[in-house]
Amino acid sequence: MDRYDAATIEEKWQRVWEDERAFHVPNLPGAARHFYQLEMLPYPSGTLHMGHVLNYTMGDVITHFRRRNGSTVLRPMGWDSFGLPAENAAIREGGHPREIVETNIEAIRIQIKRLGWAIDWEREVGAHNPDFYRWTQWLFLKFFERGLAYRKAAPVNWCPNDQTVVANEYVIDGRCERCGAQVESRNLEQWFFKITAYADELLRYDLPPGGEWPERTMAIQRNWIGRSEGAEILFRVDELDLDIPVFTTRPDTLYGATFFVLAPEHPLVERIGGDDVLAYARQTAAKRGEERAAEDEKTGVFTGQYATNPVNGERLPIWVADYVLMDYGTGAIMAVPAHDERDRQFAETFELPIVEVVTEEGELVNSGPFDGRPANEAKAAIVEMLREQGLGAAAVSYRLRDWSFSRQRYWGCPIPIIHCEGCGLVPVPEEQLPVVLPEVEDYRPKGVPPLASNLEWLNVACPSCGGPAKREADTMDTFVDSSWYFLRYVDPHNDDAPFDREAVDYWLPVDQYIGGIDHATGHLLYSRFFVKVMNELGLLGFREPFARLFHQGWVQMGGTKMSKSKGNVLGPDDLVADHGADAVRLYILFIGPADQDMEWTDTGIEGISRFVRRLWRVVGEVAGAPADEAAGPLTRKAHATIAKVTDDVGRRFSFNTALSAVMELLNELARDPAAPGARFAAETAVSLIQPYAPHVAEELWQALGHERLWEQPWPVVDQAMLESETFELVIQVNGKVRDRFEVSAELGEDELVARAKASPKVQAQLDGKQIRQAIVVPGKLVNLVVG
RNA sequence: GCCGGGGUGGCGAAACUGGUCAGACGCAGCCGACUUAAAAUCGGCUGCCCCGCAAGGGGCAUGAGGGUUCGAGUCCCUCCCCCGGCACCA
Repeated sequence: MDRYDAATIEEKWQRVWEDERAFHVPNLPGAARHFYQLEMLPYPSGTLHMGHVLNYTMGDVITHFRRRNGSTVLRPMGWDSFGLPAENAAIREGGHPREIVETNIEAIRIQIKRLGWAIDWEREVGAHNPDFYRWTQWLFLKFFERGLAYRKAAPVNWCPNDQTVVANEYVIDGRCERCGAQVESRNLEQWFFKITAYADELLRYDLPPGGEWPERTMAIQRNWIGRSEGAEILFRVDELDLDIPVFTTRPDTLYGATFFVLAPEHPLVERIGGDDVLAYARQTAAKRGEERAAEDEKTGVFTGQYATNPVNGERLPIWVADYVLMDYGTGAIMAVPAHDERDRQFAETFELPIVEVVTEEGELVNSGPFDGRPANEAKAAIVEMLREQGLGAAAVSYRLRDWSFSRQRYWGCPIPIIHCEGCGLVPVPEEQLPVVLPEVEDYRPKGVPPLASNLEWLNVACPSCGGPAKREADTMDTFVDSSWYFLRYVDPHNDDAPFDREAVDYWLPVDQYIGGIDHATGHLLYSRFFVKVMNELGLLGFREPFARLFHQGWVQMGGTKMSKSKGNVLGPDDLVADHGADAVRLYILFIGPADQDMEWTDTGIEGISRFVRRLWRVVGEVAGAPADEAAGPLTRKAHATIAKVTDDVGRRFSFNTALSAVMELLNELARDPAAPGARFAAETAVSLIQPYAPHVAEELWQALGHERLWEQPWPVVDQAMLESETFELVIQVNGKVRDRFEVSAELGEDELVARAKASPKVQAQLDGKQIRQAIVVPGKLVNLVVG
């Protein structure tokens, strides 16, 4: 055979697959078994790096594996092309975001095709295309009708660099996830999705049979949602004829409340406090949350007013203090310094009384009729007592906030709303969709929405009264686009609806989703929320978008995560040119377990290149020899490898060990390429490596006299070949291996023990001692217990 | 502090339900073959310590310490360290 030439082989087969539309599937194929394989779509803000290569190669292996195991596989690709990453890239490079994005898409498409991934290109979608965002707008209107998209003034995160609001989910350690600038808190009127209404729903995972999410992802979402059970209790301020509600998780400590605290932002501060209190509250409220938390000493002022403890009538002084937050619970607390660390600190600073009400044994004291009762039991009893008096009730509080999704930026999906002075917020009529993103003179961020600068676009007649009105000029967060893109893939050219329900119910939930864990509290939560709402709208028949989820690890270089700022971002282009796409694909999956961070090394890929050339040479040699049908040890090894690879790829997602197994098979074949069973071993190695290295596999398959490996059924294990007539019996004495030898698989337990005892090495160990017990593990070992 | 995930050779890692002297496969390293030479390729060695000229033999090793078991990297308890999420959240 000729020398191995990756570029020629790879180009040849890529052309065949493209000409044949090899990986295209119909919307409703009517196949008995089908599989939706999806990886998170890329932002076209640059080109692909090795993290993408890992992600999509993994998806590719699963795609080929499932196809060859008899499933019709949907495996699409698209572009998360709206939003800040693309827009910022455009600002950096100069030019219109659309041009930059489309140039990048073209470059990425070339990279993808060069890597030979099995994608149905007829389903390509891009968030910035009007025929996609028309339906993003349509979905927004459905949410709006249901009150699930609404406007309110609220403290939101403002990124001073990107000049826009940023969602809580994408503020990391107080910084904008996109640009790293410290975000500010601003009270602005913004659009929100009412994701909090689904907090409990989102804590449940209604996965279909076989569905599974990583524990750590569910834990992150759980922490983010932050559900706590407790009670809401009313505290009366007689002098002002007020009842102030308080949320607590510890109603059992109610008798230990010695003071009462309002958050500085609490609306009642104005009514309760004097000028000095108001001044303190204003000053404190102006500080950012983190700044406030970072201060060691708690600060506060007494208002001069008292609230009544509903269980014992005690008058509790009302304070305003920085450690109570307005945006959790009710913004007011009962302070129990004996049983709350923060309240204790505050009480010590301001010399307020501390009353213990729960003993170390967990029994109530100083608690009137509840003395002596276990705390967890008293919790319910006290809430019940308050409920009867109309002074409290069981309540649940969440950490999750509504999703703010309006952005004061250009490059996003326009929000199809018209502001009319008379009619208020008027939806753009469905038949007028899409509201096309208008051209503007200058799209750079200035803190006011750039769309507002195009007056011709902005000023419209109100669809309701016909009077003068203005369009909404904010655009949508790009995470709105990615909350439903996986549904559009199923029916991407539909002009009458976002998708056909039958097609969506056929393919979804996505069988296998692959992407970074960094989206655990963002995209992955938003998508679940969207699907639940769409289910209630009757648009689809399931409650969870993704049945199985897998997070790839980070590809690192020099011990650190690749990032643009560190200048260690490695792309596939040079590597593909030097080693071929197959070698790059093989190596990225061979470095280590795919869900673990991995260190890229140049010597590593050279090792894999050696393996590919060795495969080429050895299989070529076998292909050149006359075919033999004889079976031998190689046949047995080949079947063992089929079993191992099938399990590793299909069940365990252990791509590195599956590849090791094929290497072992090749090593054994290389030792004697003329041995009985060599041809079967060669065919098996090629067939099993095909999902990883489809080009060289296809070429070798042809050399072996066959055709169209990508359509061939996955190899089947002959169980009989795995069973052996003999096995190596291990003999242990007190758990330590002392001897081993081949024995017949037919032998009974007594006979195995007898052979063990007869071993001279065992005899030497016995040294006259008694054999007290013999443990036999059939087919494996005998352990003699002596003493 | 609470919640989750981890800790195995020089390196990336195997060992899947407790059972084959723990370390497959690969990288790096060392020795050798082929070659005028190099590359490529092929063969061998490669956890640590001790005894032995050698063949071989013995002991110790999976973050630390206990425990369960005939047998523990794997199960249980305590602790240490690393990574991630939440955090004045009442």
